[in-house]
Amino acid sequence: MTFKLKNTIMSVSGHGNAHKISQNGLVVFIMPEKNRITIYDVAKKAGVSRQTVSRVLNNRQDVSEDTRKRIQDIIEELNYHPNAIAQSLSRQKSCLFGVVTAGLKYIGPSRTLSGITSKAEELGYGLLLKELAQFSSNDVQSLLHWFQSHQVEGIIWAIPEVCDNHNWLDSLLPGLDTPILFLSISQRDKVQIVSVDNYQGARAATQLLIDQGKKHIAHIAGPGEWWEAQQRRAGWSDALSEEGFSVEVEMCVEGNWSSRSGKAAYTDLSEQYSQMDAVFVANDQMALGVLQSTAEQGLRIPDDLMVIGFDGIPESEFFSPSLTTVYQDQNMLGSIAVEELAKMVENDQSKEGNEPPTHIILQPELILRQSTGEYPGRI
Amino acid sequence: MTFKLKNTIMSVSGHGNAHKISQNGLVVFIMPEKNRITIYDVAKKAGVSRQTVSRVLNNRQDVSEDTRKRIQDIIEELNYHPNAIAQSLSRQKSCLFGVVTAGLKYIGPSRTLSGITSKAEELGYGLLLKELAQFSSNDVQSLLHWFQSHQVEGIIWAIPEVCDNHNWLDSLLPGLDTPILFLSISQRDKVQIVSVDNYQGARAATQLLIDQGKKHIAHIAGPGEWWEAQQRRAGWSDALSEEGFSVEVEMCVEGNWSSRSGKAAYTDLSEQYSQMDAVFVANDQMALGVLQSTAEQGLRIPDDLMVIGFDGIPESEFFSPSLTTVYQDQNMLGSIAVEELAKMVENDQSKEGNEPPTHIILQPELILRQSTGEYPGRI
DNA sequence: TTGAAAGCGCTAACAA
DNA sequence: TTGTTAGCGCTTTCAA
Repeated sequence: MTFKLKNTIMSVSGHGNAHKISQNGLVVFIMPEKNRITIYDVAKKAGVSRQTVSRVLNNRQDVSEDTRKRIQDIIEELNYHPNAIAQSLSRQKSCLFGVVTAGLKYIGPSRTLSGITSKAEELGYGLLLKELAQFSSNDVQSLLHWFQSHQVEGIIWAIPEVCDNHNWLDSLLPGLDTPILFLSISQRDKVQIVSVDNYQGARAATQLLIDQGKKHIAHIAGPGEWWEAQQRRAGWSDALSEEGFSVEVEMCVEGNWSSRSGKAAYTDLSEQYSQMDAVFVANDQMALGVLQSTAEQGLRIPDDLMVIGFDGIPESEFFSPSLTTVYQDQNMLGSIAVEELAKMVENDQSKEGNEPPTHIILQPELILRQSTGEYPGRI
Repeated sequence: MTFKLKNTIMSVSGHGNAHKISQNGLVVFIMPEKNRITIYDVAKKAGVSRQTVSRVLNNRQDVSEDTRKRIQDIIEELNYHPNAIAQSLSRQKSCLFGVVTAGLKYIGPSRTLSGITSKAEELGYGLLLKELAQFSSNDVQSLLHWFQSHQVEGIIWAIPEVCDNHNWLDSLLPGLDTPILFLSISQRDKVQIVSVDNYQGARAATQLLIDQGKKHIAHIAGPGEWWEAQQRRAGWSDALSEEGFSVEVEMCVEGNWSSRSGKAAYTDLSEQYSQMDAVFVANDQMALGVLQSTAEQGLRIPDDLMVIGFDGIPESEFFSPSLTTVYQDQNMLGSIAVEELAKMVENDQSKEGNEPPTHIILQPELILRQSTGEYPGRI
């Protein structure tokens, strides 16, 4: 039962989305495009004003129990659900966070995202997600504008620091009135950061190899442009130096985080640093490449070579041999990020004495397995 | 320079968010909470009406070049960006898709999500993301309502079919007026689905083992409640039967997708099915567990035991030995899902002869590596 | 080519 | 306790 009169339909009532009247006075009923019930429909059916319905929706106390009950029943009956878009516009508040990530196909970023989603759910925030195709975006500005135009209450920038891909911070941040929090980037003033202590993790790993009596400890690093890779390399280097070992260029080769690059890096190392008796690898995937290579050569691990990875992916326990690694809780990273951002939002609203930004640094944990000896466990 | 007069502030102009006047006539300036520029500010500054600005924003042709240029300059100057929330409300169109996922900490779901984000970006859709804590939600209804209230134009339900966690489809789908598309679930009427051919993938893997001359081909299955696990198991079972092998219960053990469970399953198998000379494992992680176990036992692969995995995670190439596996392109899965959903949305708007739902099935690809012999490559 | 008026669905402020 | 009015920031008629 749908009528259509070309160009002669005129709205007669601002609401009640099923009634229309044609210009010549003929009343026509048009079925609503989408039968979305509005607050007006509820009000009409209950014989009250939209305000009263709104009060019920928002659990206000200034509604008589009778009315409340009646309206609630009608809401139920009509299966009415308030339009969140309209609420956002009216309340000037969206209950949405924006999240920028990259490299979701890798295990790290997706674990972090998982921590973000669960904590956001817990705190009642929805999530608007953007994934960058590369780690550095050529158009940060329009991304920020997109989030702002969608009225997000806060932004989590979950992009690792690579080269100068965070340099926009200096120019763009001052003009940004939306709270924003960064993951896994280097210390900066006036910026809220949550990160993992890559440096200490790397130091602990290297120290373990030293303590195990190894004298020629190599490093397979992540890409030199990555801040996290730099930190891990520095941890390795400093631990060696402080124990009186000299650190030479041939003791370190860079990979690109992939197993293939790890394998290639190991091949290079075994040529250029043949005394090597241990290697600290900047992530577990690359360490897997090392293990494949040593298996092919028939090297015994840990006797001929000790290996330590970084990240603590679940699979590392089932490598052959099982891999000692520096575990970082990336899920927790995301979870804490949301908590902190929520605090920032609240602080921002009660405009008094804005708390200074903090830098939260999570400590990773060394997991001992076969690739460094016979004493599995955690330090 | 912020003044506050308790309860005496009254708005005098509907817009221009910095000017207010107190009831006693005293003019007071209040700094805007957030200095969001509105279309009104642009219009005022340009000396035109808001509509004209709106026309420029929407690239309408009925604006004189002069006016357009002037307004564009002012937009630039004021750094104005339209409020997407207000646009959504007014246009009754959000350009947003809702995505439901689960198990983001696993590599599969996050690869799919990555495919979704990139295609959505390409097609101009934003993404509202929800991750379920478990694979079956106790409250699908309110999740759908949440998406609807946020006016998403379509929904991607990227949750694997486990037990009867999609049974709500029958009761809830008829009342849902938002296009929705499902990933990786079994064939159903009136439902748009994109999935991978797990059955054929498993058949191909099993057939390869048969072709290699293996006579005792076991299976480590995924959890029996998972549809995908059932399909892979059926493919294994059917391939064997059709080649004249009998399929006995002791030839198959279930795991829970984790490496640990894979290792345990392999232990069980080697006890209860000692003739076993090959095993098809339902995912690569579990296969990794098998490889660790065989390494510990000193079994030679592929001579003593051939192993095939499923998924084709990047690491599988660097297992020891490298793992033959059934590769499924989960990124593509997500990407196609978005494409299809976008089509559904367009079809839905031009309300004529709604296309019937289709079921798109992607074919996986067998990748040959050391764990099944000496001939690496792809089939 | 432009502007006025009404409306998207809701809430806040006020009056009754 | 309830209703009225005016907004949130934008778009869509329609009239000028």
